[in-house]
Amino acid sequence: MVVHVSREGQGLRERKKQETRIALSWAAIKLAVERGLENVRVEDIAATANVSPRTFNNYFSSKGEAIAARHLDRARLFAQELRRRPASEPLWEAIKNSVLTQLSLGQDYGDGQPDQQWQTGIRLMISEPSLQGEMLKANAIAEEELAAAIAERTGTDVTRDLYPRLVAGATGAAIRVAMDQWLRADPPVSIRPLIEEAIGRLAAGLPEP
Amino acid sequence: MVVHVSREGQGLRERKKQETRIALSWAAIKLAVERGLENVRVEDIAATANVSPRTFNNYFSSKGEAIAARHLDRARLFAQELRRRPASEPLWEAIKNSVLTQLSLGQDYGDGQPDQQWQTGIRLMISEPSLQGEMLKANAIAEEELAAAIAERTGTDVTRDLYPRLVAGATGAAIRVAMDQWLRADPPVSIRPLIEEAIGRLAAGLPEP
DNA sequence: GACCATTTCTGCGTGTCACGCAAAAATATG
DNA sequence: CATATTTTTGCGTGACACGCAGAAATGGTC
Repeated sequence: MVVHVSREGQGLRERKKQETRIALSWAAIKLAVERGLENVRVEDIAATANVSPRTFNNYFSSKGEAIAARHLDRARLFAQELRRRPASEPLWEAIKNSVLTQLSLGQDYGDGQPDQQWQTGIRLMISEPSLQGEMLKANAIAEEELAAAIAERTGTDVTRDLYPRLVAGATGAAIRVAMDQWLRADPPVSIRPLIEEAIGRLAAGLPEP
Repeated sequence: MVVHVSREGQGLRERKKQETRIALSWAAIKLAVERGLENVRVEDIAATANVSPRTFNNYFSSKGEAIAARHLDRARLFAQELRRRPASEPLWEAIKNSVLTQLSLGQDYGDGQPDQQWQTGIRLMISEPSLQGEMLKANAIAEEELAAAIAERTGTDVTRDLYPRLVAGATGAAIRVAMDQWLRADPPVSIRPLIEEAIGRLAAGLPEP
């Protein structure tokens, strides 16, 4: 039916690829949350995404990578968001706002509660040892992009100056610490104040309390 | 022959365990560096360490974990070293000195050049994707211990205050950034000034250059 | 020095997995 | 509609993680 529409992202081919990628990732998360990671075979994930088992490995080289993929996408958005902030904003202000914005965007993702599903996913990645590495790897990738964005913003050179990667690394650490605290809070708390505090302290130069 | 010597670590049993653990780890690194990771089977590693293949998995649950084990041990020393520093020393000073001290200790490890072998090992872990996750995992574990040490030193609470984990996370990031720069320096440079600069910037509150 | 409890090592079997390869299907281009 | 490119699929192979249970080694005791 379509003839030459194409350009709305990169053509139908690219779009379908992204769709299956996301479908596989969601399927992996869903099944892992339902049954527990060890009771999910690659075969099941592929079936849930209506794809052959072999195709799964064309997209991900392990179950863990598939599950972490959504987390990676989320983290990537953060760097993208930073590039969009006005240059007038002070760096740490921009960083903080980027994180918070990206958190809001994540709200209306799937079908279930806002970030209930997300929290469950994160918990899964933290509890299962085989997923921890994948999550850390995703964080590292996102941190690289973040460093590039920071370098661009501050007019520094990622390959020569330590500064952009230091800020990116510290920011990543701050986000991880805030999330960690958020996850272990027994009377559950909102994550935003935690993020604000963590990044605020960094911006203030980590003064001893 | 021995009767009741025992206490010099934790008894002969514990010592032999550590020995095989280290032997397995070294064997894994050595073989991986020589042949490339993909050409090393668990069987080979076990054979090199004079142990049955099944025993390998009693110590490590993957090739990658075995290789990262040395890195983990090294990183653990850092937190231990921090506990030893005099309480009079300012925190960042103590952190910097701990890293530098631990770097010096690492000098006289194996048989080859001082840290030539170490550098090779790190390169291996960074280049092989399947090892990156393991190294990050090791870093994360070391960071936890570091956070505990910092909390102890500053009289803060790891479970309630964000501070100790923020400092630990930022420090970990600084070390990673410094190492990264060290590895990619084409006319090779010494790592110490890089570490000093990275941690120095953190201590100064990450001022924009 | 012999004896028992505990811990560690080992061999075997099993289910899972990652990946190379080549044919088939889908999509793009002209 | 025809052809080129990319993606999906099926099949086969080698490697691996791990449970289980017996053998071996070690530590402490009489």
